[in-house]
Amino acid sequence: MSDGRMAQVYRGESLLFLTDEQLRQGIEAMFFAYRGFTADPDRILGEMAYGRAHHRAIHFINRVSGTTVNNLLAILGVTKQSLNRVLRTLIAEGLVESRVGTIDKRERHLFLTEAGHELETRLSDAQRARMRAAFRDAGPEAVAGFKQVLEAMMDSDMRNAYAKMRGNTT
Amino acid sequence: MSDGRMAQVYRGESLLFLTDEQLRQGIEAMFFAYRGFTADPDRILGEMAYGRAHHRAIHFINRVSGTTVNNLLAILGVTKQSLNRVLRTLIAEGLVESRVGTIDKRERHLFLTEAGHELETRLSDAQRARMRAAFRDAGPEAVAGFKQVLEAMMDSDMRNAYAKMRGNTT
DNA sequence: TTGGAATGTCAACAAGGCTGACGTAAGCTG
DNA sequence: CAGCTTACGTCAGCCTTGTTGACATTCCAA
Repeated sequence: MSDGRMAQVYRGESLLFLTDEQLRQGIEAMFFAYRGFTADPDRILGEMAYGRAHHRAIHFINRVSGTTVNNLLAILGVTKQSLNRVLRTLIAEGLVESRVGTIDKRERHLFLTEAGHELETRLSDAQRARMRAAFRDAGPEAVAGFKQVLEAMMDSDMRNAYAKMRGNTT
Repeated sequence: MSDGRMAQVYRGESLLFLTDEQLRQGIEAMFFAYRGFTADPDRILGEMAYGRAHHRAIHFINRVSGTTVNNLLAILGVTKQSLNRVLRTLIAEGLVESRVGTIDKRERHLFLTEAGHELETRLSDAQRARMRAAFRDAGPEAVAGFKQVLEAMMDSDMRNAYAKMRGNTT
């Protein structure tokens, strides 16, 4: 696997981007950029008793309003115990509402309350501001490439979840 | 900050990528892609008693061989206590060597041992394989855009660290 | 020589992952 | 109806990885 180190370089300019050196740059760019990506919401959350896990839950409850716990579990890719701890505090503090399902009463459907929406807005405004600046600086073509590469980096199940997210505005 | 929601959309096609909807997609793509990004090394590390923090330390000790602890601290962006715990186990298990500085004896310079290099190779091979597949699928122009957006998303200090990383092959 | 920088270590703590086990309510199926 | 399965919650315990605070050591530099 560590082969092909230099092999591709000489096949032409068009394959320069597959050099191990280029790949390493991509890896490190991902590492540093992800820190920037989470920095602003983290700062806001740090002021309260919440963490990144709460942000993720709030984000996707907002995105897929009325989602069941099981569905949220699948999106977030954590265990129900882990999610439950976060959900419990969010419900207790009145940011999330859990309604028993009408068709299937075993299910709980999750919604943001008014307070929940407020926090969600604060968090995504901060995160979007940085993303917007980055998008603006890089330009539309770069943004298209950005999304293409990210999508290609996902597992098939993540890609499914992401695809679902893309269509759904409910 | 939550303004401008729809404002830009109507200014023309060229600003479509700055829609809140587009930004949200970018945010979610980042979230899912980062999971994919770390999935393969995490799987390898899970077999051993190591975690993602060990991977990061090993990666950058390999990249900036002979780095001081302080410098590594700045790159990783964690506290010295947090890093120290990780370094201690890596040194104890013979993956990293810590040499007292010759010029400034207060400094410790960090190097990978033979065993350290082996693990580093296993980990980056796995991570590079996915990155390579993503790069190949997306093509060179997308890759250029990918890097542009990521770089624009960093803080200035991260960007400095990343820039240093880009030049240095030592 | 003294202050400060670089490093390390101990202790305590919290967030947020994980597994395993168990309970309850509700739906489904033979 | 009886019994299995599903959805959800919860308790207990463990791990990694981050944090602060306090303190010791070593050594450079003014």
